[in-house]
Parts: sequence; C-alpha cells; structure tokens
Amino acid sequence: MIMYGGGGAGKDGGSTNHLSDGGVILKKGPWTAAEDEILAAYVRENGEGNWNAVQKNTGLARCGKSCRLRWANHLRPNLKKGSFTGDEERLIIQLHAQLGNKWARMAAQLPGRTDNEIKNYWNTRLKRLLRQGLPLYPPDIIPNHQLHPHPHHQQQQQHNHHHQQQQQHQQMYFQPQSSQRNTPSSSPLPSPTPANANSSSSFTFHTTTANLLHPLSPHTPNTPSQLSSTPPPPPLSSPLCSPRNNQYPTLPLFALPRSQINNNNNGNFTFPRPPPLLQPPSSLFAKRYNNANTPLNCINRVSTAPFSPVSRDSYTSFLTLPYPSPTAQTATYHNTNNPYSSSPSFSLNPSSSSYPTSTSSPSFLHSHYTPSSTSFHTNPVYSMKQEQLPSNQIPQIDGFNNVNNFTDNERQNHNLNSSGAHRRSSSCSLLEDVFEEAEALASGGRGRPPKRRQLTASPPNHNNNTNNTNNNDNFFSVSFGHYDSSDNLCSLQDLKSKEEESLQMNTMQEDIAKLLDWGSDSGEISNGQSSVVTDDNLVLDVHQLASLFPADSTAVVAATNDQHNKNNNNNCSWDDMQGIR
DNA sequence: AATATGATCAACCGCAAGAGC
DNA sequence: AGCTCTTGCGGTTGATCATAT
Repeated sequence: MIMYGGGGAGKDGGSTNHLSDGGVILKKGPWTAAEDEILAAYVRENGEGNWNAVQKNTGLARCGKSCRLRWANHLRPNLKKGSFTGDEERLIIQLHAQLGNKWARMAAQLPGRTDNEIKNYWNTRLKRLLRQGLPLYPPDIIPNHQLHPHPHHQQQQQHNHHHQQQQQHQQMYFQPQSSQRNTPSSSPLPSPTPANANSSSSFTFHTTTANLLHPLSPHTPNTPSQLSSTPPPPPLSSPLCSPRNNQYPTLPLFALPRSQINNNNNGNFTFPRPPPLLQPPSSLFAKRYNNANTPLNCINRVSTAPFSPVSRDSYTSFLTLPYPSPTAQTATYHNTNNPYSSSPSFSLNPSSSSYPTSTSSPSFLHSHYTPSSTSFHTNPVYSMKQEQLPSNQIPQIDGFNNVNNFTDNERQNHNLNSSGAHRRSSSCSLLEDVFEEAEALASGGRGRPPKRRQLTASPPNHNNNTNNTNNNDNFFSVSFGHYDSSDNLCSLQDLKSKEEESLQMNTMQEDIAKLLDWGSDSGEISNGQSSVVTDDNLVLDVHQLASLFPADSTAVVAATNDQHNKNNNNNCSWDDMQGIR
C-alpha cells in the first residue's frame, strides 16, 4: 500500500510517528498539501465520519483523530479564515462568561469558526489579561454562578496554582463551575461549566454597581466576600445621559430606580423594555481591517474609545445584549437574593431545554437568527449527522446579526486583510483600552491621551461635524485626532499610579458621558487610516442612537427606516419589536 | 544584526460519552 | 451489563512569526 505523507514533511522533524493497528506507521505533525487533498477527496466522496477508515481506505498515514481534526479545523467548507471580528470577539466574551471553556459550544455560535480558534483566541487573551492583572470580563457581565459559588468549584479553586491576583479576578468576574468531568489541568482556567450548562435554559447576567468601578479601583471589591459586605451604591443614572446635553431622557438601562426594582415581591420583574441592541458601528471594525500595515494597529480600534475598558466593554456588552425577538423568551431582570438586591440583574432565557446545538442557541445571542432561514448544503455527500457536523456550522450571513451583520465592504476588507498582520489586531481589547483610559485620565481628565507609539495619526478633525457620516464611528471610537505627537508609552507602573489618581472618574456613567461628549466634538477617528463608512453602518448607527433616545429619535428613525430596511433587514428599531409597543 | 520575548497557530494527547455488539 | 470502537471535547505543547530591545 502506498503510504502518503509518511515521514515526508520537512517540518515534521520533531514529531514521532506511531503504528496503527495494521502496523502502518502513522505520521504526526503538520499536514502537507498532498495529505490535505487526499483527505478532502475522501470526505467529498464518503462524507464525514468513520475517520479511522480514512487511513485504511486511502493509505493516508494519519490516524482517524488527526484526520477528523484536520478536516474540522482546516478543510471543511465554510470555514472563516482570519482574525476575529470585533463582534465575534465580543460574542466570545459573552459566551465564555456563560459557558466557560466550552469551546465547541462557543464555536457553534460562531459560524465558520472552530473551537480551536476560539480556544486559542481566548487563551491568548486570558494570558494577556492575567499578566496585566485585568479582569477577564467586563464588570457588567457576571455569570450567575459566580454570585452563588459552587462548593465544588471553590474547592477546585483552592488547587489553582495561579497567583493570587489571578484568583481574585477569577473570583471577581468568573466563577465557573464544572458539572462535567473535572480532570486536573494546568490550564489557565479550570474547566468551567455553568451550573446547568447541559440543560442550560436560563442564564443571568448580574449587573452590579460595584462592578461598574474600574477594575483597578481600590473601591472595586476583589473577592466575593468583599462584594457581599459592601453594599453597592444606589444605581447610577443612565450613563447615556450626556453632561453636556441633557435634553435626552435618562435611559435606565440596567440601573433602574429602586422603586422599579423592588416592586416585585419575588424579586423578579420583567423589564418593560428590553435593553437596546446596539452594536458598535461595524465600520469601526472595518477600519481596523484597513490597518493592515500599521504596527499595533489593534490600538486603532481599541484605543479609540475614550473611556475605560471596563466601561467600554460594559457598554458594548450590554449593547450587544439582545432584545427579545418576537419569538424569543422574555428577557427578565431578576432581583436575586444576593447582596446586590438593589441592583438589577439581567436574566436571559436563551432556550428552553437543550442549549448546545446551533438550532437551539440562545436567542439573545442572535435574536435575529432563524435557523430555518438558512439552508446551506455544502455537499450532498456529507450525510452524516448533518446538523451536528462542524461543517454545517455555516455562516448565517443573513440572520446572525451579531456576527455577520456586515456590509460587503467590511466583509471584503476582512477577507482582504484576514491574515498575517491582522492577527495581532484581533486580540487587542481590554488591555489597550486600559492604557488608553489611563492616558486619557492622566492627561487631566480631558481625555486627550498622548498618541500611542507607532500610531499613525491623521490631522485632527475638530469640525464638530455631528452629521458627518464618519460619526458612526464616533459612537465608540473617537478622538484619536486629539492625540498629540508625543511618542511616549506609559509604563504599567505609571499607568497604575495614574489610574489611582483618577479613580474618582471611573464610573460607567462618566465614561459614557465622555463618550457622548467626545463623540460630539472629536470628529472622526484619526488613526491615519481611511475610514470605511457604509450606508449600512450609518443607518445602523442612527438606529442605535435612536434606540437610546426613543423620545427624541422618532423622526430620525423614520428618516432612516426606509433605507435601513433596504440595507439591513436584520436590525430593527425598538418600535419594530413586539412587546414594547 | 542578533537576541529575547510575546503572540499565534496547528496539532497532539487524554479523557469521556455514546453507539453498537 | 460490559466491552470495544468511534467521536468529540478540552488542555497542552511546540513551531513559527512578529515585535521589541
């Protein structure tokens, strides 16, 4: 029998081969193009599954597991290549807050992405954040089980050999539970599973005022005990209430008045209006993809937010929180019996029973996602377990709003720049935001941090062109044009000391206020890169803003609805939604 | 230019669950 | 019920590349 690939690859020098049952030396290490072709041809002909037969039938000197992995991660159709989009990153964070290290489930929510990709991304992010002593999650996303620690996990945490700071952050923002196997692991994180992951039906995001503080704030409790012993201050007024322009009504968002919170004996109440679905302008991320040649180009994205990473992520987190689709379960705020009873929590009931499959995915993750709307068959030959096969985790381009609601330009940009230099950009998130905010705060509260190293700045735009089409970018990313040309990069120590000096400012309210303030006078991002602004983005962002201020935005929405509906059928305004009329 | 460090990716491993007998 | 096989999942590791020093 001809053995393909056996001992052939030059890059495979270090790998050790082993014998299959038939005495065939099976190759390990990187796959060659020839091997790929053999495997792909086999799967095209025979479908997925029965991987051990590949070696027997094709002579491919690879074990079944290796074949399956290679197919699933590299060869199967519809795989997305390239870095994660901003939406995908946020979704990963949300999903990880929910599911823990359930990469396969997360991958099921990210069409075209593999569990391995997600795992790699998360571990990279995790490593980076832990090294910087930053929390893993935006403070407004606290899995329910964190507030009710599972004894088993507490025990598991005692065995965690990571440093105390890491433990603190895990306790602070992530208290995973493992209801499944618990094998000892040296993973940065224990293998967490939400308490009811397998039968997952309800998941609660707890929004605690305490966690609206900056992670570096000494006011931020580090342990659950601290949390429980420190009653949170009264709920903040809306962070969307601009200090400059108070004409807009305060939107309660998660911070509802006590009277609203406590008016239900059972501690739960149904949120009268769901939180707005607000995505950061997708053009923001398209812009990122235009920065292929910019070192540290990630900064161009993440640094553009003039507010803290906590707030930014807090913001984006709930912005991407779902509103209930007409068919979705009711989003309910639970005033749980926890020390934060004064603070509402946001409970979402993603699905009724079995969570994991793509067809029963949480509605809140993609409330527009209608599996039935997608019929995509890559190859009729692939007959095995069609619904569960990784290759059927196809992009839900039309329906998967949070992830795939991009314009053609953005997709194109993504595709064009989906390799190489963009890898770095994909993983920049919280940390860089911390730097940015620190710099902003250190600059005197005016939020005009010095330009980051290697940042290519374009001339600032101070035209206050509020109806500039680029202002859709300002929704989150503004003020890079304010950066001066200094070439300093704060050290972490400097950063922290500066953070301490400006703790007073670190509230979500102020951050968002800054956001609005900045957004109004900062013009476009000045990162030296051309902006990509599409009609989709503009319309979407108008809707996003409009949904924040519904009383003032009817006209705006009306003016844009037509085009919006033409361009983007997957987003709706508040008024389009059932249950809020 | 050389080296160190960090980030990313691909692939492997062990374990567990499920199916079939 | 127990065994074997297959598959899938999560953790880990090594190679490679990019960037910083």
